[in-house]
Amino acid sequence: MRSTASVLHLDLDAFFAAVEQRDKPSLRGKPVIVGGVGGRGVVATASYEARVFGVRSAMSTREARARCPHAAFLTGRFHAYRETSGKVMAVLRAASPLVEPLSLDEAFVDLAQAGLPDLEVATVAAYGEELRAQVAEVTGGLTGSVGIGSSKFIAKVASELDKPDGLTVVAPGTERDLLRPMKVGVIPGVGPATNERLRRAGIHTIADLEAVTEDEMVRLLGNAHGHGLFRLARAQDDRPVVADRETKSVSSEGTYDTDLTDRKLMEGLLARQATHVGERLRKHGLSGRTVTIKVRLHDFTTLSRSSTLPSPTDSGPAIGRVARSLLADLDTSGGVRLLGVGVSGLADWIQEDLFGETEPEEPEVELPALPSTRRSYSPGMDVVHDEMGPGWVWGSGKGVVTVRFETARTPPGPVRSYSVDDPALAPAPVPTEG
DNA sequence: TCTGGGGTCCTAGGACCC
DNA sequence: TCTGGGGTCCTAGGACCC
Repeated sequence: MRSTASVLHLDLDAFFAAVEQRDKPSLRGKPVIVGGVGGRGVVATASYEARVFGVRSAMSTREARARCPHAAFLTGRFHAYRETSGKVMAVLRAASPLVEPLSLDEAFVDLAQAGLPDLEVATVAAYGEELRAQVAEVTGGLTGSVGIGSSKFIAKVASELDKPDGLTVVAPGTERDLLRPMKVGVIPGVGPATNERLRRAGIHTIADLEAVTEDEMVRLLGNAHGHGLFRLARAQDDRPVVADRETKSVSSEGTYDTDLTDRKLMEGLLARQATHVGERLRKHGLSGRTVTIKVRLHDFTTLSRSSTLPSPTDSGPAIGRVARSLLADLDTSGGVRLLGVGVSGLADWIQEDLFGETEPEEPEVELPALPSTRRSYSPGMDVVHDEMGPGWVWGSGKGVVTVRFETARTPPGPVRSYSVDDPALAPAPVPTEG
């Protein structure tokens, strides 16, 4: 925690709905709800006019419709939100080199890097108001709420205190008095599950939390969370504002209005999502080694399966093949409401740049067969060979094996899929490394 | 017909290595 | 033959955020 109120948090008010009202004057002053409009959609943002009726973010659209039937229900226009967000972030970056966006509508700004004459409360407050005015100007009238304090935590809590369209500075030295009467739920990281655990332990306010020993907190909430909350309860927070945080994963998922039961359809959907993930990886110059699928069953139980490849990929077809082989291990006979694919373990180098070749898009063909000497192959572990020479097994599923003809030390070659009875492909011993 | 989509971080167990 | 600790990587699941 700093000795000055030099961390600023900006939160744009009802951002998606505000952009819609800005761009369509007939929506101004009326309840606007942005989110999924399908049978299983949820509310992303409700305008303040809709919040009067009890509509909240994350509520099902069905319930929102029941509470506020006369609202305008809109699906998101993310291009417009991204563009507007970009203008806001540009204003912030012009104010300080150290800006940490948290999402399209939120960011931290380090005022210690802003070149202000001093960091007195009156000075930072005036600067915050100036930023709010600039945000309104570049966005065509959008409002934002600003909190300023001696840490990220305090700035974030402060931005909630005068919302919408307000500004709060928490004077250094007054943080703990401010926090004590507040509910534990205001602490970022205290969600429904943690709240319930604390409630059962008789802990409701931050003052209650302050009375708990560190050992007890760790016993209650685990190592990381326990130590973290122990400190936050005392307003101890020295997390720096970090610009340019690195992407850790890229994913695509979808919830379907009716549960899926057809495996071929599921495989096709996974392939489409994999293509989308591959496009986004390439757009950002990323590739990753771990492919994960996510499957939510009809009863909302959520499963994930992952496979880590010997070398990173940004190829949609390759991601899709691994995804489909992972799906093969799961029993989906009861119906699937959500399917998703993600890639993590990202490297920021691009295979194509290193090796000068793009993997050719392969047509979907009948799978040739793999010799029947084995029933299963381990991705990343087993090596087989066909006329191309040796190749790593990339994915293996029910009767299907995907082979990429490369090793950790050689450039990527083509990827091929075989069924387990193919005489064209024979298992080979794993070469000794080094 | 309760319960999105994009992420981040943490935990816990097993494999494997020294 | 038995015991053992530490570190890293991988997998699966869960909590949380906007």
